[in-house]
Amino acid sequence: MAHSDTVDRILDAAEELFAERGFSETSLRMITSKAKVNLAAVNYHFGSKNALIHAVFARFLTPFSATLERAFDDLEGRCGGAPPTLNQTLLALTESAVRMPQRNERGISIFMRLLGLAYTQSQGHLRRFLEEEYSQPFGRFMGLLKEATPQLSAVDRYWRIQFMLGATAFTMSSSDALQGILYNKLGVESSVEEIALRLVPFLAAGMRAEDQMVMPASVVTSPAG
Amino acid sequence: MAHSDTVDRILDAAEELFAERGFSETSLRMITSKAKVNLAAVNYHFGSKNALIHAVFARFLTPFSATLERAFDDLEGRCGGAPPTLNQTLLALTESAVRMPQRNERGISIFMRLLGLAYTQSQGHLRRFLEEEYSQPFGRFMGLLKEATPQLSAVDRYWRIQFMLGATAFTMSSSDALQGILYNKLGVESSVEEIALRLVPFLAAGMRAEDQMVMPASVVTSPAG
DNA sequence: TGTACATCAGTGAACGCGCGTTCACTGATGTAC
DNA sequence: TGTACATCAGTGAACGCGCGTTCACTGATGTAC
Repeated sequence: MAHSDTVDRILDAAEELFAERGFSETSLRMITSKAKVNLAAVNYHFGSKNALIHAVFARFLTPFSATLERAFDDLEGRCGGAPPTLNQTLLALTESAVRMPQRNERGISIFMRLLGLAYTQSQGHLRRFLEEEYSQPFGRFMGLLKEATPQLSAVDRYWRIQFMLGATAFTMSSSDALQGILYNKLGVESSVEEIALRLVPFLAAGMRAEDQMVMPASVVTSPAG
Repeated sequence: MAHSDTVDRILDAAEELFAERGFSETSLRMITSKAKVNLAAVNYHFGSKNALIHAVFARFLTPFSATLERAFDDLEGRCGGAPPTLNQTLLALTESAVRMPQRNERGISIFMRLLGLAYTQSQGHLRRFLEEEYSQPFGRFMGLLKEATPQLSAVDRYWRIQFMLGATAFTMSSSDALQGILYNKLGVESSVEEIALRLVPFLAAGMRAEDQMVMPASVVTSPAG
């Protein structure tokens, strides 16, 4: 898979179309006609549609995970041995995402949307690919979260991390649509950067919530099974 | 579309397969063979695959929205004029979902998963259908949220509601997988009811977060475009 | 009570279509001697 | 410098397949007279 103009044009077109429509709703014919490239070129350069999906993710995730590792190194250096706080950890992640060098002004929105799709549309092969390739920075982020929330039980922490991932993945993967709705309703313009920074206090507060669950008797005593 | 055994069998099979695999990854041949029914029966009874998707949603959303309206009536009655609190509002929603009479023990998980898919896979026709049919209870829920969070600006409230919906839709739509991962990691069994009740304090704390956004200068001054 | 007709759930087979993939081929460039 | 061969990006056309949908048909039940 040596680099040629054709390879980049295919990756650019695929990235945009996947972000707009999802993976299975985007055909190779759409991609190659947008890229102004022969239909057979995808299989020639990448081997299969699934391999093209992996290549699209690798192109932005590989530099992103390097940026993120550096941000975590930097944060741990600044904290000098003490564990970084929850807000610091979340901000390091957010800033890394927002500051990633982008190919164009829509880059960050596409990047976020693809991450969201990876989580919600994951088709087995993609989940496996991402786990194999990027478990290192992901595991490090999880470790930092654990150190930043020592008051939580492992089970509480697990579920709250899922809630955080969900809020982020969902909002970011629909960010264009949600910005449009907000503009129609309130006439307010917004940016992906702004959404990302609004997420941080929301997520941090959720992680720190002290409320005990109120378990209504009806729920405890009447499981459906 | 008069009711016959065939109609119910198709709806049961479609509901389960949609929840497992999503809409476009589930073919009519899968549905009709699982339902032990002729392929042409779907188009005979429902008219099209899209109309079948609508019927699957209507079958559980119509009774759910009735239950929800009653729960809100009840809550407003108990509060006697004062606006219900955020926790009360979220609990009314959660309890309505959890207490919905289910066809079988997996019912609630399927119900949640379909709601999550409706949000994340929405294909235009489904979004339009849901907006037309169920805007009333949805709008009422939004109104209650507004009264319960008078301290938030309209823009803050808008984004935080999206974060809540995202955390809920995402977690619920992957609840089976997430419960499995938790069991493998920590040996802990869990239920959809429990997840739903863990969500409430997380979301309520996020909605109430007072932190101001920390806008790093680098982000404010270096938009990509 | 008997006959003719209408209605309707359900069926088997085929339709056309778009899909990812494959294959034989071209033409430009590089390399060996 | 010239010739023969190898490599490789790219192409045009076709492949087989599974998809949603359609259509002519069956057979049971209900209704009118």
